[in-house]
This record gives sequence, C-alpha cells and structure tokens, in this order.
Amino acid sequence: MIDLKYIEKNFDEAAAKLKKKGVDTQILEKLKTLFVQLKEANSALEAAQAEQNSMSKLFGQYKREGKDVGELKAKVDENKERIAQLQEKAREAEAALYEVALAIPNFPDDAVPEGEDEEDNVELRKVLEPRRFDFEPLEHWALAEKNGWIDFERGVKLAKSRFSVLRGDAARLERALINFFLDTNREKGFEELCVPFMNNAHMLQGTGQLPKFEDDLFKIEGEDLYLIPTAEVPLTNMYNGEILPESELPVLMTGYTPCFRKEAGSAGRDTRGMIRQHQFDKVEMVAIAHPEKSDDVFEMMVQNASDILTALGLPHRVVELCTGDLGFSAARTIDLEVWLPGQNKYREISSISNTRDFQARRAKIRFKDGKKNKLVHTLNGSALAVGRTLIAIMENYQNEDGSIEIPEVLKKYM
RNA sequence: AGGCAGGUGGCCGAGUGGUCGAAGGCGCACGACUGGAACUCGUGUAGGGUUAAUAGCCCUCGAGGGUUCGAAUCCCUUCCUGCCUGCCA
Repeated sequence: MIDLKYIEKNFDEAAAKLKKKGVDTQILEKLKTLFVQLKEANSALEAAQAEQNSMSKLFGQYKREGKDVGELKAKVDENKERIAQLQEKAREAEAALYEVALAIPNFPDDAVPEGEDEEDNVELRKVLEPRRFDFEPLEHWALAEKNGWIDFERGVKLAKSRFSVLRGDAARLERALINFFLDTNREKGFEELCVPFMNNAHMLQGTGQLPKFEDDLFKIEGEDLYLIPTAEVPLTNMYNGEILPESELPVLMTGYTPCFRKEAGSAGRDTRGMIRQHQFDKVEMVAIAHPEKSDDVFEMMVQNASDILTALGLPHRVVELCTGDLGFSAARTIDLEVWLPGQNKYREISSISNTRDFQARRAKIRFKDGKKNKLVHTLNGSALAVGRTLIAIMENYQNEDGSIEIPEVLKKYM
C-alpha cells in the first residue's frame, strides 16, 4: 500500500508520480479526503472513549467509598451510546478508505523511464549473440511434437485448455532445470525453501494480489485458500507481521513452486504452445532488504538471473520496464527476455522487481532500526521461469533433424 | 474428522471483574563496581494510531462479536497449538 501520510503532505508530488502509472488524480483526491475523514472520525471516537474511561474509574472509586453512583451511571450510559455511534462512523470511514487505498498501485521510482506500454520499455543490454541457423528453426510446439516431449491434448483432457503434460526427457529436463536454478541461487546466498502452494487471503493481500486481482487467482472452494500465482506470495509473506533484527537483513530466499494463474484477460494470446499456461513451474528469488541497500540487492538479483541464462548459453536481453508497463506493486522492474529463434523474438523469462516499502506496508514487515521499527523493502524475481527456459532450450539447441541438445551445465542433472 | 486441554510481552510464567499494558524470572541494553571480565547492584526493555513530540490520549493479553459503568478475567463464534481416538502419504 502507498504511504497515506505522504499523499496527505505531498499531494502534488504523489499525484505526478501516480499519473505516470495511469492513476487518475481524482482517485487520489478522494483517497486524501477519506484519510482525513478517518482521522477525524477516530479522534472524535477517542475523545469519547477517554471520557468513558475516566468516568468508569470514578465509578469504581465511588463504589469503594460508598458514594451514590446514580447520576454518574446516567452520564456514562449516555456516553456509551455516543461511543457506539462514533465507532460505527469510524468503521465506515476506515472501510471506505481501504477500499480505495488497496487498489492504488505503487509509485514508480523517479528514474523509471516514462511510457505507455511495453513499446516504451528500454533495452539496457544484450547478452550473447543469437546463434545462426543454416536451416529454418522450428517453434517449440513443432519440436515438442517431433520429440514427443509435450502432450498438449492429454493436459487438456486431465484439466482444461492451457494445461499440458511433459513427457520423458522433457519432464526430466524440467526437473534438471529446477535443480540447477535452486543450486545456483543457493550458491549466491539464497536460502532454499519449500513452501505451501496454497496461501490464505491475508497473505495475498500482503503482496498485492488481493483484493484487486481476485479474478486472476484460483480459489479453493469452501476454504480461505488460493493457489499461489507465484512463489513471491509465500516467500515474501514468510515475514508477514514480523519485526526483524537489522543484523538479519538482507534475508535472501529462493524456492521452487508451481504457479497457478487464470490468465483472465489474456484470451487469445499465446494460446499455442506452452508460453502461457494455467500452471507453470518457477524458481523464485525473494529478498527482504534494508531500505538503503535494496538497490544493491536488486542489481545482484538481475545479475544472478542473467548469469543463469548465460550459463545455459541462452542469448537474452535486459529490459527496463517503463512506468506504464510496471506491475501493481513494483516501483521498478527489469525483465530478462530470452531469444526464441523459432518465434524470431525475445520473450520474457524473468521479471525482477523492487517494490520498495509497498508490500512491506501491506504485510507489516519491519526491522528494528535502533529503537524504531521501520518498513523493509521487498524484492522478487524469477530465476527462472522453468517452462519458458525449457522452450528456450528447445528452440536454441535444436538440430536440423529436430533433435535437441542438452546444455552442458545441465548434463550432471540428467 | 471426533473428544479433552490450552493460547498472556523476545522467552518462561502469574493474574477469574476496577488501582493490569500486565507480578516474578530469564534474556537483552545501558550504567556502577573491576586492570579487564564474571558475579553483584541499579535503570530500562511490546506493538499500533494520533501528534512537532520517545508529552498527553486511544486501541491491542490468538482473532471477531457480546454482557458490564468497567473485561486478560464472564458468554458466544472462529483460528491455532498439544494430547487421545479415527483416517492417511
């Protein structure tokens, strides 16, 4: 959640920042008004409560001294009713505020390039030259068919469209990639975690998926549980509500999980093949960092993900997202896009974001800064999306006869 | 899933209607003592909101609701933990 006090005190600055992300100034005006109303409602309530408290103390004293409490009781009863009314008002004001506040996205960093959509993203660098083919490279679904690697039909039969089954060497390669990613991340200092694949609503609100993006999530019927859309949710919320000693920062975590997304709103996009599925595997990095160190941690995470692609021999480029393409919680995001020769395109394979204190405020993750508690910064990024890496290997390592080489670094895992 | 017992500060633990945000202990921090340390002694030590404020005030004893002038304490709901029974990888 964004800092309401900041909006109250630096309204124009806040409005300018959020405008870059496509948020209307009117909503912010409303938010500010609601915030002030809540504070007013609360202080009225608290004044009445203070009165009640002191009268109640008197009441006890009178009783002990054997004085008559009739008059006092009348006063206190009257005030009690007033409190109930004020409480109701405060409650309403709070609900109205949070309904708006929780739907407002994070501020983009000042340095993020301005733009409307992905067209305006900025390529920072390319890593590795794409290989030259002396034949026409196939797309991954054609290769999958030739090798019997992906069973799209039976995936659909078992679940529904946008599900698939990996078979034989593809299944083994998927597993090898997971292990390779986890080992690499662990060597970089990330603790490996194995977490629940379902999380409750409170956690999903902490990282920003709820309440606004409920339609993108699979919910378990009759339970307060959702299938996680990314390991960012359980990993970041590991410390939900906690106060960490400063000496423990940064907390670096990595974990493999399947990810479940309804892909609402992406009808018709990437329907062929395995680019966009309802379930996919991902190895995620999450960092809980000191606010002054989060930029360094961010760079490290980008470099780590890029290094993994390099180790796999996969050409990729590093792209800084523009303000309009930033996700809801992100202040800054760098995408890694891997080269897919079959599609003749770079496609997203990792997305690394610094959410600053946006998730920390929602999830109440803090650290002890001397005597005070301050919000941490949280960061997340894929290292890497497993299914898309599999696709990239298929397309980049294909031979003319349709067979696929295994990258050197993966051989020990197969 | 059923039965029983519980959920109090960083930890242990007292508290069954008012003077309790909470005894005592441990831990931790600072100070005194010391050449330095241990011991000992003293002081301090939850979170959130409002605020210029570490002043005052309000809220929080798992969570939510209720009874009461007044709730950590009584009642209801719910979540969680432990043990027993059942089921199960």
